[in-house]
Amino acid sequence: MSPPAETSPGVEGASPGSCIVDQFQRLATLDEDECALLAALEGEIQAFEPDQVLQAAGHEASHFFSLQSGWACAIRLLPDGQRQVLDIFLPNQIMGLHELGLPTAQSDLVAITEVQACAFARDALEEVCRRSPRLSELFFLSLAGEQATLSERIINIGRRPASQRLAHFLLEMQMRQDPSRSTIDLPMNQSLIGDALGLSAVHVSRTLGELRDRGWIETNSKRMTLLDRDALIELCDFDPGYLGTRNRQA
Amino acid sequence: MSPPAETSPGVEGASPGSCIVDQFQRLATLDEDECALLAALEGEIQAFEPDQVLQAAGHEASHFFSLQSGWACAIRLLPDGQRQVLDIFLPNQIMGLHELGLPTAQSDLVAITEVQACAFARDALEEVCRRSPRLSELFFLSLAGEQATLSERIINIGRRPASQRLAHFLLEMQMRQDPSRSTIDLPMNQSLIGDALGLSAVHVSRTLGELRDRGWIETNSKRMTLLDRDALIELCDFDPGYLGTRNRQA
DNA sequence: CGCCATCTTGAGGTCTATCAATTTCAGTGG
DNA sequence: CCACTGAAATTGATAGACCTCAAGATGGCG
Repeated sequence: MSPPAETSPGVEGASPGSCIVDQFQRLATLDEDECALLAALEGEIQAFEPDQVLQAAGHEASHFFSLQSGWACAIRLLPDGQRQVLDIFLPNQIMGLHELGLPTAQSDLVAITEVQACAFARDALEEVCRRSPRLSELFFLSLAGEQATLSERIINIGRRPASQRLAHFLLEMQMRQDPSRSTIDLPMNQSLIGDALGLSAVHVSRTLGELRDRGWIETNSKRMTLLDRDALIELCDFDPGYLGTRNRQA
Repeated sequence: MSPPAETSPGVEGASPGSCIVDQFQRLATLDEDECALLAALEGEIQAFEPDQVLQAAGHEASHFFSLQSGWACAIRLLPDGQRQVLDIFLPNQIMGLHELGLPTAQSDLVAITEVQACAFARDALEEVCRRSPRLSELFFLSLAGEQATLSERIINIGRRPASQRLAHFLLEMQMRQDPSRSTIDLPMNQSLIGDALGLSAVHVSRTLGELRDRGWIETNSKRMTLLDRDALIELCDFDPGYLGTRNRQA
């Protein structure tokens, strides 16, 4: 998507800038040693097609990933065929940390769009903890940030009607992409959005239509424009505080 | 509740055994230095009444807690008066880790029963990371375990009808207390259970009545017996894999 | 014994799911 | 450039789950 970021000029010839370093630079400033340590543990960039599974549920979670480009999600399939999207990952985020503590992964990591990602062996985390207390704290904070998103999703699904759920979801996606732009990428079909919000695809369509009729949003195929952000914020009582450092800073 | 655990005999005269040490001993075996480091950072035991707030939303989360006895929960109040319980904490668990990464806490930590808890300053985490890579990894795993519970709750609320939600909730509580006993403590009124599962108190009453009529559970005031555990498991397709090390081992 | 919180039960209404038919749209090949 | 195609989105009708309001029963506790 974006041209190679110029964060770590010439750290290694192999990779065009380590994406996990980018991610962590948003949380705090890293010194050279820390950048090098992270970059060394990072595997090669792998490419995935839409719907391709990066890591399947049911096995031990042997890796976690840093997402270089594209969107991905953690998703859980229920025996009756229903699905629930647990979390959505945008470029420059770390995925799969939450499964490391369990003997077997509970959810699938699936590419939504075409994806480029770097795999880290589970042991890399241990290695980092041993070599850099600071980085281990940043991993901790990254996980805590993901957890805040999950908590907010619980509130959304548990206590808000469909229109508020959608408004909240769209606002979160805007904040996590670029708070200053009203048009956002949204490479998810309505079925997947429904699986993220605990709604049926049909009801997502109806509710988006309602927001569109009120003139608050405009929908394109893989893109969406928030025409009246204030109205959406008031509708669902949106408070971006939970996003912490997960959004691109304001 | 339980008599003083005899895990670390005579580590300190002051406290009758550090509860955070107990918690971590379940994840891994700690050596003397690690026990001492943890115990040193632990504050004095504080007592709280039911409904008392240990840490309020809106301020910076300056502390996290280890729960020595009693039940507590993380809860979020919505402007329209609705509530959502995000997580429930049982004795020997760590609470509030998830708020440490955010500038302001998003949820209240509230005592459900009478509670004894030890506070840790936020800096204690940093201190631990610096002094013991092993402990910092255990903190990480503790947070990951909490996150797995949250993920399962999202599935529960997002994709399961009320009877399955309740069955799943009761089975989780049983596993987290003592998988070998069919009678469990449940010091929550139906209103609070509803707030944890995204249901109204009235509907909780009806659905519990339904499970009772089928002969699958028996309800007392602050206690509940799972008469037909297999039926409940089949009803909600319960898989305890997500609990990891959070339950008292089988 | 009486009080208050909690639980139960009934009736009616709202929200959301499901099923099914139709339309839109991007992509493909003629 | 246009017809074809399959996925996605829209729309209507119906059914079911759950909520709300409200009244009554239960039960612990002073």
